[in-house]
Amino acid sequence: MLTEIGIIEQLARNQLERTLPDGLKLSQFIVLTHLYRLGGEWSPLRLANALQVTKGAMTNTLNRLEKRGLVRISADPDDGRAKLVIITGEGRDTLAQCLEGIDPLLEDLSKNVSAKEITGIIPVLEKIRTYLDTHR
Amino acid sequence: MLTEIGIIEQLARNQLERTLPDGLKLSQFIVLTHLYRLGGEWSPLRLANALQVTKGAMTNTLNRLEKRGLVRISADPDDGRAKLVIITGEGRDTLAQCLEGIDPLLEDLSKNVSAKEITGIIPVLEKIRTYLDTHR
DNA sequence: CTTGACTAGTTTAATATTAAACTATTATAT
DNA sequence: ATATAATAGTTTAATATTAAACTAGTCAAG
Repeated sequence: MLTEIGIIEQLARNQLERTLPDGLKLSQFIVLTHLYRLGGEWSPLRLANALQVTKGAMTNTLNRLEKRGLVRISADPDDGRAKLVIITGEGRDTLAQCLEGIDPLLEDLSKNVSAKEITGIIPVLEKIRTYLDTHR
Repeated sequence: MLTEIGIIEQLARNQLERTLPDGLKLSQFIVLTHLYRLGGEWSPLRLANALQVTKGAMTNTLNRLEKRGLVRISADPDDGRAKLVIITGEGRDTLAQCLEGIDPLLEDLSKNVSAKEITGIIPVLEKIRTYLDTHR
C-alpha cells in the first residue's frame, strides 16, 4: 500500500510540476497553497513542520518565493528569533494561475475515478497521516 | 487529496528510512523490493520506468546496490546495449532484515487503522495510479 | 550493405534536500 | 541575576535527482 502511495506521489508530482509556470517548483507551489488555504502568518518552522521538510529546505523555498514576490517575510515582533511569512496578492494570483493549469488534470481524473471513491478514501488517508504524524 | 498523499509519502519515507540498515537509501530498498517481489531479470530502463525515476538516477542506485553485493548486473546476451539486473542471495537477506525492521511499524499502524480500511482504499489507489500511469 | 533513426545506459551540470554545525535570541532554574 | 538549556533560522557539506548531452549498439528502408 505504501509502495502504491509512493508511486502515486511520484506520478502526480511529475505531472503537476509540468503544469506549473516557468520554474515554479512543486515545493514552492505547496507552500503557496498552504498559506492560501490556511491563511494568516506562519513562521518558517511551523511551515517546515506542517509540510514535512527540514528548516534548511524551507529557508531555501521561502527565499525563492520572496524573490518572486509571492510571499512577504517579516520579523516577528513578539520573538526576535522568529519570522512571519504571508502570501502576497501576487502570490494569490500566481496560485490561481497554477490551479487553472491543474484543473483539467483533475477533471480528467474524475472521469476515471468517481468523486465518491475519492471522498471515500480521504478519511482513511487522513487517519494514516495522523497516525504517522503522531508516532515519529 | 493529493496533498494528503504527498504528506503521507514523506512521513512514511522518513520513518522507513530510519529503520533501514546503515546507509541503505529508500531508493535502494525500493529497487530491492521490486526485484524480490516480481523476480527475474530486469533491465535498468525497465526498472527506471516501473519505479518512476530517470535512467540516470537508476544508474546511480544500481551501482550502489552492486557495490554492496545486493544485486548482480550482467550484460544482456541478446542486446549489446542493455544490461540485466537480478537480486542476489545477500540482497534477499538484507531485504528480509529491512522488512523485520519495518514490521513493528506496520503492526502499530494496524492498531490505528483497520485492515478493512486499508484493503478498502487499495483498489481506489490502484485506479488512481493506473490513471496517472496511462495519462502522462 | 549503408545510412539514418532509434534505443540503453552513462555522464555532466544544476538544483533540491538533508543532517549537522553555527548564530542569535528566549526561557528556565536556581 | 546569571548560567544553562532550548528554540528559530541560516549555512555548510554531502548526496540524490533531474534534464540534457553523449556513447555505443540496434533496427529499418532503400
